[in-house]
Amino acid sequence: MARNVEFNEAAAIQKAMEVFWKKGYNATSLRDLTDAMQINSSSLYNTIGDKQQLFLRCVQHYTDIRKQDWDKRLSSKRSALSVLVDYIHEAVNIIINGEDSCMAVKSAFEVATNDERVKQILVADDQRSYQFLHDLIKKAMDKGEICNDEDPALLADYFNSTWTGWYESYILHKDPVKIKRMAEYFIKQLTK
Amino acid sequence: MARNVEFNEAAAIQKAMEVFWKKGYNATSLRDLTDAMQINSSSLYNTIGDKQQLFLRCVQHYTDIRKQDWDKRLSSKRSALSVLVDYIHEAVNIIINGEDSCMAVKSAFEVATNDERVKQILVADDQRSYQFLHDLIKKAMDKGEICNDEDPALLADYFNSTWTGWYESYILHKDPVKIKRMAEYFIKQLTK
DNA sequence: GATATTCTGAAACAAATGTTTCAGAATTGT
DNA sequence: ACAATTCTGAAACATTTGTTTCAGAATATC
Repeated sequence: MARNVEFNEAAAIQKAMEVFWKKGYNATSLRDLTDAMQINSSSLYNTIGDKQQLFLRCVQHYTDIRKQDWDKRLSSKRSALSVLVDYIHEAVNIIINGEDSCMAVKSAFEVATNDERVKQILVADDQRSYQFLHDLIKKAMDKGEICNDEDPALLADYFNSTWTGWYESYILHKDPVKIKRMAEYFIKQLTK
Repeated sequence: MARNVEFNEAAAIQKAMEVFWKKGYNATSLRDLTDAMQINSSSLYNTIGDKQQLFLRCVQHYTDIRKQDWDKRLSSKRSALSVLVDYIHEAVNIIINGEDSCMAVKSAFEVATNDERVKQILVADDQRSYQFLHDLIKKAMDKGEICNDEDPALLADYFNSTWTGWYESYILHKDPVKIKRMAEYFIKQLTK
């Protein structure tokens, strides 16, 4: 009976996510967003909602992408240890070559304390990240690829929280070698 | 020949720091600040400057306090290892009992990427933190309190970046046991 | 093609933002 | 007490903020 939405919502969310990711929630204005999304604010409010709802969608989108990556890696036929080591190396590359820090980390510090719904999305994301590491560590232990004298749950927790500090270090020092050396030590701890 | 400044600048900076610390830079308005500082914006602009300059002073103040703490601990007569272990335990307590995350960490992610002067203050702070850890680790190694088969510079870098992830973890999960277990593992790695 | 419905664009909205103004109060050294 | 100078308070400033309005363009169904 009526007209359809003209703009591509998925593409618009992607664009908005990029802006939020780069500038953070509070430093991003609605003009910044509508400019990047190439839609009018009336369209935004008619479909997605206000700034907060848009941000939720963007954080959700960001964590969805990560989930896909973890799922893909977990379904690999290769050894758990090599999947883990590859993942660590790629995480380092993202830190070193990425334009911005992890959006989940930035959002945790900037908005999660004040916005329960953002926090919930990030908690779910963090649990998936934890589960990913835990699965691989457990599998590698069971197959004797790594030493199993440590609780895999503890190791997963510990390693899961480690990346965050590497992002901070790279913001401050922009020193790729520093990150790489920490990653090597990290892997050495695992494998020894 | 003329009137003196009426308000206590140090106390005002302290108050402003608390607001910035809690809300972050962008979410803090000048009204928030002048309310907390109990001064008029004209006085603020006459003495300290604009919002950015005030923030710089606050971050500087925050890192000054940390420096004092490190200096005090370094001058302790006790063994390097026990100073280090105590410090870790107290860091955990601050994470668990503190009202907010570390202001240096929050600021690194929110503003350091866009404000070079803030970044410089945080870099200096990070270097002091690194030096503190490095000194203790080196001393503990030299006295045979901990195993010395690892480069103290690497360990200091690695441990220095570790706290940040604990803050994020605590924001998301509010789980004191999780942090404590990671800290114990951390200490165990050091001492073994 | 008519019609009913929905979307879009531009403008307008009030409120909040960071900052400035300035008259008058306050305090210093003389 | 004087005079010169500086600080303070309240109000005003122009922008920018997030959000809403609404007339008209667009389209899916009949």
